[in-house]
Amino acid sequence: MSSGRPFYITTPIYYVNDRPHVGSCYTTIVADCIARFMRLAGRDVFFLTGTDEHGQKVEKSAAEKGKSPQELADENARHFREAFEFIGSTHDDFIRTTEDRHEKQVQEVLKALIASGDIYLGEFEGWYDEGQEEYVTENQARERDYTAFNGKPLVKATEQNYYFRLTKYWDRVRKLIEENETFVRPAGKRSEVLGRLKDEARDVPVSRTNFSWGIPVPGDEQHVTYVWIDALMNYMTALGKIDEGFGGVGGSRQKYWDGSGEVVHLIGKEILWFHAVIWPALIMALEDAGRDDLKLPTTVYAHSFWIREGKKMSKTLGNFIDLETIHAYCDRYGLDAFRWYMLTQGPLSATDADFAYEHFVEVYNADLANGFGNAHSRVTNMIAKYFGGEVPLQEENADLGVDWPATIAQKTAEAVSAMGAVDVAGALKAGLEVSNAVDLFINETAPFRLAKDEANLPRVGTILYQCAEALRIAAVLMRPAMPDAMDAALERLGSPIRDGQTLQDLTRWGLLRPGTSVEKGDALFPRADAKDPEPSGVKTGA
RNA sequence: GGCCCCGUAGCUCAGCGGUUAGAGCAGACGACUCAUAAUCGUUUGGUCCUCGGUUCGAAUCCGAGCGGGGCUACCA
Repeated sequence: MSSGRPFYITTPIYYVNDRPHVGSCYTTIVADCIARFMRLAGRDVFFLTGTDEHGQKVEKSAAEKGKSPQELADENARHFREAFEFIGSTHDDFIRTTEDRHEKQVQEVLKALIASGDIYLGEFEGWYDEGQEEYVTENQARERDYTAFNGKPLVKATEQNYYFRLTKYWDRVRKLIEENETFVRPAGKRSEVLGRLKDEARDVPVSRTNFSWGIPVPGDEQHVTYVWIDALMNYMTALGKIDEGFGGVGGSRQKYWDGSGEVVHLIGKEILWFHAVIWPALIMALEDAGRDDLKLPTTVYAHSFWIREGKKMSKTLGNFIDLETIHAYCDRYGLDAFRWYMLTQGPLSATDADFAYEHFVEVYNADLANGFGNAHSRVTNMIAKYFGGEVPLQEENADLGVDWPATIAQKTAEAVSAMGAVDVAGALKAGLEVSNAVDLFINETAPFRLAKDEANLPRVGTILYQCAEALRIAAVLMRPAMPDAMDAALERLGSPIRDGQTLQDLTRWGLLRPGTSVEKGDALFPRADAKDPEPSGVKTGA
């Protein structure tokens, strides 16, 4: 479809034992915004999301509900699909770890790594909680004073497990991260990983025998593999990178991860270790096993978490921003405004961000209602009032104090460069600054005053042409965040985006044709009042 | 316990050795009236957590303390 350089962006695959909430929606919205921006910038984008469906927790809760694990997975995978459809995600595929295409390729990986010796059968010893039927980590065990959930002491237990020889790749991974500043981002997270890589290396178990809801280890089927290999491999299996025969897409996706473009994994900080260390080690192990066609990702970007009105979200506080709350916000302010808040105020840095109602209203009013929305409204209104709703002509050589082509070129460059550095808020701010510049320009040139004398109409027309054209471009720059609202804004400016138009085409000053009919319409973002009670979701019970 | 980060205006944060410490939002005042009581301008506001040290000079470097937070790998 696009002939640009490939750009592959992924979200984590979400665990089907949970319901979608702000966390999963946030990551997906960020990935979506980047994907949309890159497509607009002419890149050949592939955007992947999906669900992680294996493991003991799914097996257990399915049993409790009297369902098969697959039924439960199907149900909850549907919830994620629906949630992501709701938030406007434009992912190109949705992979599920229980799909044949995935399982077959994971088994090939297991076979290859067992053959090369990087996966071996070893003995696992750990603290076992007999009541919960699960192992607890050394740290958890210590925190709990070596007592099980039911109060009885934890016991040391051993079992046979397959291990991945992470120790063999430890130094290589450390070198990779040390020498490549942007492999792990943001910088604070990179240091955290490097810090831990100074500790002693250890292999990681990659199979279990105490449950069966997973991918059987070829040749030793009482073992199932889960997490590290199962989940991480989704990024490759969805493209058919391990075996095109099971990828089933006729080789069309190979280019997204062949070294010619970028591969960006967007994740939450809780799974950084696996993505920053185990994942590249696995890829190196596959290389060593003869798969030198496989490449490392370009960047693993770990964002932080949303907190709620200054407090952590937790089950005990019941203060999760769940799907119902998200729906309630979108009902009142629109999906686009919700996305704008997520994207411009979100925890993309190493610190958590606060989701607070008053803050939401503040940002909504400042950026959208009083900002872009009002600027759009005053410009379209004046064009209607003074020029019958048709974009006026510019005078020859009209220098009105703002070098718009230069301003636009600069803001566009800023947006492109920020987005390339995964600074989504920075990229969007560039668009908003264009609309702020229009407000300032109107105040300084005062077309409404000039319009009182008909002799000034050519000048008024020139001013309003420049305003409308700048707003058109601002809308283009903000569209990856707010597709529907910006499409509406562009529609009213008589300038809808046509298929195939790229950022380069669309940000060219002068594209707007005089004579184009312009429509004011209702407020794009009606002003919000913080005195209204916070939108809250009614639980649907389903 | 170990490793690491942060504490700067009411709020969110930038500045990380050198002129009178900045931005956005909120507040106050003024201008304007095309616009969603919107916009534009001016402006109020800070012992830069505390104490001690290094330095001609520290928010910025070092030490101690107080306060907050992260990571600690076999949980998906």
